Amino acid sequence: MGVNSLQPNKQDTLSEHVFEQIKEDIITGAIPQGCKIVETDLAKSYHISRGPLREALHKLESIHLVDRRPHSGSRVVTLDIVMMRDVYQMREAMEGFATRLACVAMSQADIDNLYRLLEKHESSIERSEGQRYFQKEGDLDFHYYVFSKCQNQWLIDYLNNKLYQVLRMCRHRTSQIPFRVEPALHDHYAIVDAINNRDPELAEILMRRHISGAWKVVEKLLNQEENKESK
Amino acid sequence: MGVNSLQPNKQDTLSEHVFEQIKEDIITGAIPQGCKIVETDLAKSYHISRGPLREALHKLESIHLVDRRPHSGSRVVTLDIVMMRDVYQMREAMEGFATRLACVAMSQADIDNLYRLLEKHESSIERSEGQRYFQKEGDLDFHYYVFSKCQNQWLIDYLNNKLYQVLRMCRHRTSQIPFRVEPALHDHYAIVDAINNRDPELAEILMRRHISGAWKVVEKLLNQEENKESK
DNA sequence: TATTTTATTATTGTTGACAATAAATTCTAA
DNA sequence: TTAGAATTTATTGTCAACAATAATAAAATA
Repeated sequence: MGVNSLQPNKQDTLSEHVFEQIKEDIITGAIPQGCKIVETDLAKSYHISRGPLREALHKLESIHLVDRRPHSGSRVVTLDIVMMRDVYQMREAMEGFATRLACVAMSQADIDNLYRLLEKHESSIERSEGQRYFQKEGDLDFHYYVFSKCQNQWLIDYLNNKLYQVLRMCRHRTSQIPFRVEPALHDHYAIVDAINNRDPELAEILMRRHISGAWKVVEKLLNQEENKESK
Repeated sequence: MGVNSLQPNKQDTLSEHVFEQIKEDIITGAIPQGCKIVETDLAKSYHISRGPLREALHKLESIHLVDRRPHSGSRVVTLDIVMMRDVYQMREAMEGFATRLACVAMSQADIDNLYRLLEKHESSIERSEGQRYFQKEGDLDFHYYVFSKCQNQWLIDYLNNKLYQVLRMCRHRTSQIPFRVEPALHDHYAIVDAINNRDPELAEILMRRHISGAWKVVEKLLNQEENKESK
């Protein structure tokens, strides 16, 4: 089960398709941050007319990937430290709450699946086969699995389609940070244990700490970067 | 200070303008829930062409006020009990967290303002001048003021532009429920006290309870309605 | 020379026509 | 008469031209 199994990926219409495409290009950095977007040019480069492109841009705006100002134009968003803090805070609040809900809603089979998922991660670490990329994917798999069981469609939608898209972008920006797998795995086990004990409060708190801990690591690096630049 | 002071209300472009207009028409019920939307007709009735209308519809979709399916069309959303539960849960999580953040970020002057706001509400209740409508507006004023101080732009944006719009729609649907002002005011004082004591954890918990309490009242009424219909 | 004003250009906002798809209707066969 | 196929109609998706606005360059004045 891949990490993107939650996205139905309709792409039925041209506008949808190009939206997905531009989204990926922004997240991966193919279109750099802060880049000015000229509708005519972009439409040409994706081989569509401006109509669908504008619709795609509107959707991209709604997930905070581009800024648009009327009559003036749009540019790709710039991930400064404030914005990333905002995102991680949102994630802490929303995913914490989702974990609380999931803890109540999950079936025993779901919980068993979670344990199996973690065991798989564990063994892949031991075999040290997982390079950083796959380790991060594994991390995402865990988080997706948990919040997808919260039974709140709004929450799932927000985490899946907005927060995690920007989060992927953050990870591209901070890919230099070595991803510490073992501590993450330890956190994950603690969270699943709390869920297994049907302790929603604890599950929420542990998820929150797990995320705010991740933020502290990122924040430290960003601050170092900033100092380097300013001196 | 009115309740809508947070919305800049640009409306510079035609699409923006008609978006605001349709939004209000949906929220107030002028366009009924579940109503099928035909782009041609709607464009005619708002005296614009389909281009800007489609952009407005996309924006309305992004705040969950209309559902659209490719090639098939769009309809106004229907507020069933599940959706309203989702919204109140979201609100509980996000506004609780916003209160926690605001508790740290607020200046003493902000807190004083909050107390003054509550006193104003209190005196307007004593003079029993406030009819239900104004009491609810007062309630909104309080909530807006608190979360607007959380210093997280994502959080403010989501609460202000998405959740509270749908919430206004919920209130239209449940306007029959007598709004109990005194208990609400009591809750509000407790929350501000916690903020004044710089106790973020408590402030968050109290805000959460305040909101989940409101939901329980609404839920009860909705269930009664449902039973009435089914028998 | 610096600065404001005016003209030019580039870019976005809007429109109506056309193409592609889905919904509704009619027709045909059992 | 009814179920399914074929046809028509209605509606959405897409495009390219036009209008309005903002950004830029040129000209004129102090």
